Amino acid sequence: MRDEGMIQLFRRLLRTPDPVARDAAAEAMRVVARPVERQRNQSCDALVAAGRIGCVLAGAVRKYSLRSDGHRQIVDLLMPGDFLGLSHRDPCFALEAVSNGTRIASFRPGQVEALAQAHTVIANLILDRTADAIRRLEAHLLVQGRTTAIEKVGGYLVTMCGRMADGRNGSLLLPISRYDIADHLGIAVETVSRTMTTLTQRGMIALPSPRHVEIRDPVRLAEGTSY
Amino acid sequence: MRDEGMIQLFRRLLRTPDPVARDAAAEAMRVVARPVERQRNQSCDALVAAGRIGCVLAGAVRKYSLRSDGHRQIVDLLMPGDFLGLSHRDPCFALEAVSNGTRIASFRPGQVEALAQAHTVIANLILDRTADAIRRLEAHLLVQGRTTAIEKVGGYLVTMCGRMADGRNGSLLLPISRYDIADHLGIAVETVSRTMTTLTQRGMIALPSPRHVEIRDPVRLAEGTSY
DNA sequence: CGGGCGCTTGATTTGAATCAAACTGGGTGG
DNA sequence: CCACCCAGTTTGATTCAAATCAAGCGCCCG
Repeated sequence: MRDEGMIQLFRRLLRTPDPVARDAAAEAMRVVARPVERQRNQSCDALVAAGRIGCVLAGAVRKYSLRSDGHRQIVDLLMPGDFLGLSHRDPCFALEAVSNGTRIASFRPGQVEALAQAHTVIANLILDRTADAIRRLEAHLLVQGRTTAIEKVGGYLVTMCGRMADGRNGSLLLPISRYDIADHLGIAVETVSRTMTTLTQRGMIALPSPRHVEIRDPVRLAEGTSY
Repeated sequence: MRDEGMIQLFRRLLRTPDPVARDAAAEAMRVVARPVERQRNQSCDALVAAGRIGCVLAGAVRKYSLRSDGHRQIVDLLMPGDFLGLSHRDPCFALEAVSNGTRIASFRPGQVEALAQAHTVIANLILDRTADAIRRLEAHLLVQGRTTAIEKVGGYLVTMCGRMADGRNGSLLLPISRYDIADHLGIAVETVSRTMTTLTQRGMIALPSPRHVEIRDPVRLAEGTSY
């Protein structure tokens, strides 16, 4: 069952006009991938420290750094399909599962390189996913670079909406807490909470429950996020 | 003369224990690379729009986005050795030479891929440079995520110092204006200027001239940038 | 039932944006 | 050659928004 989910994800990620090559590559990845599971707030550092490469299958993983003053700065949020360990030359970031049941397909050191050697589609996959990480970070810089909290949180919600599978219709269940959002945007938790309230009052979003966000006015919400 | 600089840069970027393979790869790159030059504020968009890939040889290139409100957000600063066009699937960013005499080695579409096919070192180079871009963006997020302007500007100067060739001894000539720094950090120009003054008064830096920065106290300066 | 965590709201303070203006140096044209 | 201009930089005064400090609420879990 679980492996089924894995191979379907791999098939979706492998972009090629040739479905036969794609399925063969997906199968090759599945065979060598070791699925691991992490619970809420559990570290994934060991995996990367061992030189392994991982692909998030379910749940989410946060990549962050702790400062001397105790503040936590989240630099990236890895969701299903995102890879971890591709850019880790220096081990300055910590990785942690965001929610229970976070599942990761783990590859031994060198294994991904070997797969890339054997399958052109997989080599392209790696390039795709790193380019995607760059786009994600750039988009986040655009959001974080805004001046007001309204713009930051608004832009963030729109981005999350685009990344979540269930977000297509403008309704999404946030996988992360207010604290995570605050640490990702570099603002205070209270500000995040207040801003969400303001956005609700202005009719730009609706909040059936704290984690359940409905995007009412994506245009005004994304204003300033225009890239 | 100029081509000499190019091949030396390529040799430096190509990391391999085998100097023969390295030099052969560098030569292969030089042969197909078309050197182009851009003047201050001149666009480099056309290059990337044509599907070409570029490698900055001299000067610097800023990657930015213009918002609806007219604000400019710089997301990255490309310096010698950095590539442009590697992550451009969607054309949402503009590229511009920062200074006169900015030189770029330009490769035709598909050419880099062909080189990577022929030389393993070049394939690794591409992976290296994209991973480097990720680290750069993550490091910048860490700086921009700080709360106070002192921490942001301080961290920024330390980062720039590390990236500039002349910065090793703690003295550097900023390639960019206060406006650029402001738009890169998402703060106001006046704040950047004021902060530089404050840092000088506190003895953390010295400013022989507006662009000439001497790092006096890198530890305190980088405080909070600790990753 | 208690405790803790996540979320929200309120009051106060601080720091950065904004508005305004002066200064510098390099470059241009009279 | 000098006057002027302009972009970049700096400083000052004011305003406004977010950090901080403080506290209450709802909820899940032990």
